[in-house]
Amino acid sequence: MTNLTGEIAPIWELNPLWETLTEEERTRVLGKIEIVQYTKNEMIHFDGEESSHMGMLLSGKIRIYKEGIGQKQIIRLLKPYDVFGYRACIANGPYNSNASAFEDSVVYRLQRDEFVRLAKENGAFCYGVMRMMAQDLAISEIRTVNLTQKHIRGRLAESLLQLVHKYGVEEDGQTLAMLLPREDLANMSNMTTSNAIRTLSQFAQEGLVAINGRRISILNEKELEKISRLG
Amino acid sequence: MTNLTGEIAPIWELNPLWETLTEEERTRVLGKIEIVQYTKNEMIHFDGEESSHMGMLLSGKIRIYKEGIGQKQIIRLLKPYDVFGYRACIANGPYNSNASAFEDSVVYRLQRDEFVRLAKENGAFCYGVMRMMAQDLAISEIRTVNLTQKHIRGRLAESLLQLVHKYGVEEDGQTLAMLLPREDLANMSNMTTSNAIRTLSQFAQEGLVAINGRRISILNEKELEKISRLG
DNA sequence: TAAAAAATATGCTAAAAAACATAATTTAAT
DNA sequence: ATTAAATTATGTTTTTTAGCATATTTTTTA
Repeated sequence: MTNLTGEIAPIWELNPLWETLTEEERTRVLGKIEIVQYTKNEMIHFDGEESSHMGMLLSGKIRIYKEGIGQKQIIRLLKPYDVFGYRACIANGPYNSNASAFEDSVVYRLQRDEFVRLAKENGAFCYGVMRMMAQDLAISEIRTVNLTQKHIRGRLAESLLQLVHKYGVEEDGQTLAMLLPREDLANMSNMTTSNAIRTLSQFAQEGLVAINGRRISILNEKELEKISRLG
Repeated sequence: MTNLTGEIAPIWELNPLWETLTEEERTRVLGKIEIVQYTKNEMIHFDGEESSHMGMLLSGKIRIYKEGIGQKQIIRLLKPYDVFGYRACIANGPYNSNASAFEDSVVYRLQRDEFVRLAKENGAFCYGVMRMMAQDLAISEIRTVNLTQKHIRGRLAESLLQLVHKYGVEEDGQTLAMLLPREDLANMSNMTTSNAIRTLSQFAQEGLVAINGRRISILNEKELEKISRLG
């Protein structure tokens, strides 16, 4: 972790979360934000550790995950301008998951007390944070059902589609813009790494995807959606 | 569903959520609350249906669940004074789960617009709702890992312990105060009904619990905790 | 109260997924 | 560039869980 110095970009142009801040709050917050850089695979925060900051990803990619019984469970992946760690700040307690940099990443972070102060003094901001949390809660509950009730193929298909929607595809219109190791794909999909490898191979044999090392191309999105839907 | 008439109890004495309401808001809300009664197994709201009210359970028990692939997934069980449906109201969208009365139940309910108005006009109330949601989100994420990574015995043990903590035990200090059909126990624990029956029998044979029809007594909580912890 | 329906108990079989093993390939480090 | 380490690929075995069948018990309904 390295602290960087420099101009802070106007965050309200990057994520609508900050739009409700008053002029005064904007000035104050800009003065409080720290720029922090993390290198590939560096830990950002730990499950159980008392929350100190909420963060907004500026560049790079981050994984949020929990350690299960011998296996990690990726809860969500972040792309630039996504925020994280805000739930723990609001709960005024520990983080309930780990965060680590998937690749070299730059984060704007804001101390917990500052964030909480905004939520307490600015009703519109508070309401916005709450709506975001309502969204996250809905996603989490849907996710639980997906991960527990779908079979391996359905879970993997769903993860692939999530990656398409989260990070998009390259110019060819089908190659995932996110080069994810099979282990992470497994940790997203609640399966062992070998099963992620095996099942992805099967998808390739069936012509649903094309594999070129870590580069995965989605050839038949419709069929993957069907596999995901039917479990 | 039956609408009842009568006095509304001062809700701020029943759940601290309402403590932050001003005198004016208290009067207004009391005038807006409806008393509704549901009979055993009656549906209260449906997944996907546009949210119209948030509710607070007055008496009885309620299950919140999602329909999975051929199997239900109980997300949480409610006891008196628990609130529900508030997430969908805040998101200003559909409920993302079903709610049904586990036994005859009485609910105080408040229209979505009224609830949202409170959250928008009263910052302290908004902050309280948000903290509750932060709690629910943490629980949901922990739950996902538990349900996906623990084995059957671990999941069942955990559900039993949850029931102890949620509804407590009878005077003998060990019989669950909640008489839950095996099917619901299965739906809480992400397993088939036969596996819930079978595994519970095993626990009985091992002396961890005693079964008397639907009455389940916890004989060795320590060991159940161990089974739950180790998966 | 009797009959029907639902829930529970238990055994057996089939399917799904994990665990293990080993080789090939790719990536990272020296 | 070469070696070492990590990742990916694929096959086999074992464990776990679901699915099905049937008997018994309990609960509900007429």
